[in-house]
Amino acid sequence: MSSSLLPKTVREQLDARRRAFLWTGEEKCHGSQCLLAWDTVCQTKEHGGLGVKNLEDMNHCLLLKFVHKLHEPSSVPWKQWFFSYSNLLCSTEDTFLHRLLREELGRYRTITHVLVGNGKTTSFWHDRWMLNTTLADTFPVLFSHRTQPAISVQQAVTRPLDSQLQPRLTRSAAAERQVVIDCLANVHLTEEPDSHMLADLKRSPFTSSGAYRLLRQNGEPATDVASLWSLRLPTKVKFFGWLLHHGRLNTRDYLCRRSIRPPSESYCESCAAVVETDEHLFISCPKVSALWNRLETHPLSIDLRRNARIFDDQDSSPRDVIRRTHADIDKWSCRYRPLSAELQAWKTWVASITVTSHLCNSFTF
DNA sequence: CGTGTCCTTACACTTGGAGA
DNA sequence: TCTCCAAGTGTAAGGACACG
Repeated sequence: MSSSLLPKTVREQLDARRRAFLWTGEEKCHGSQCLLAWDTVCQTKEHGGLGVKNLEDMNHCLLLKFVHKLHEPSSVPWKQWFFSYSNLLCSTEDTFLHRLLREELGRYRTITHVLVGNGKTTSFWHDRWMLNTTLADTFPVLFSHRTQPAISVQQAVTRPLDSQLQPRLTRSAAAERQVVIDCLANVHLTEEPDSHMLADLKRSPFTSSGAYRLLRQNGEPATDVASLWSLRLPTKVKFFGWLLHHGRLNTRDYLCRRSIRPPSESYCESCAAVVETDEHLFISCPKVSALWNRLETHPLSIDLRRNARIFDDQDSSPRDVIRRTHADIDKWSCRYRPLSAELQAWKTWVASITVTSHLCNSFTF
């Protein structure tokens, strides 16, 4: 993946294997077994996904390292060979490196910002160097009047701007030209090479992982689900919460909406004529909320008991739920040793409730 | 209904043979 | 050695379909 772009069919076959492993643990899985679309799974955790790497984007980011190395000041032999008969900003040769550069340069420019030194490796029109956008995007009318397809900042600054434009400009192009000339008056080149940094807030050095992060940043982060992953809970519980956030737990309401169960079976086991939604199952159902308030146990235990009731026809008393929670605390205490004191206190409290609470005898799940 | 799989079709590219 | 052509191969897109 760091040397060539994988064919789409290969990527799809790899994704099919990864998808099947996630949802079934098998080599193949059916669409109906996938609770959430793979695109959503591949979103970052900040954007509501699982943070599984998108192979195509990762492939591009690894290849972008080649493009970045071409922009770096070093004299490795393959770069000397490349520059011996080619221009970084305008290559027409048909070798692997040239094709790679042509295909990836646009993507590279969208995620980098240039700290201009001598201006030699910075595209005047297409790199982001003076503003947060490219000059081609900011001054589209003037850009349409350029005479050379690709010039560096060094070429643009050391020569009159008019020599790189068509002789007759429209009124709006002339206005844009004046703004650009005013901006260029403040540009001073140095002897230092240009620095191509990632276009994030920190202007951090280019890395494949940083490039991937920028490429996958689509829209506003979903702060509610993102905070789920920072909780100190077993991954299994966080995964459960993630499914709950996306409304993909197999509640009766959800199964009914997908026509897996008839509408007559969409009601709560305990509450007559109330549809069993996520919200009802974990919050508003009187029996669940009573247990939830008294016990402060986690919804996964409740859901496991409920599934056992519905799918395996096994009844569970609140005492069973509490016992289950008690056992979970033991499992978690190994994983979270720094919190062992707090977990031990919780375990003691849960045990006391098992003995004393009248709640345990008041109903069954 | 939402999801992934499978099949078909069209297109581009590669390979190998024939002939000039 | 070069050009042309046919067959084979790979790729991508779209739609029908299966499944729970």
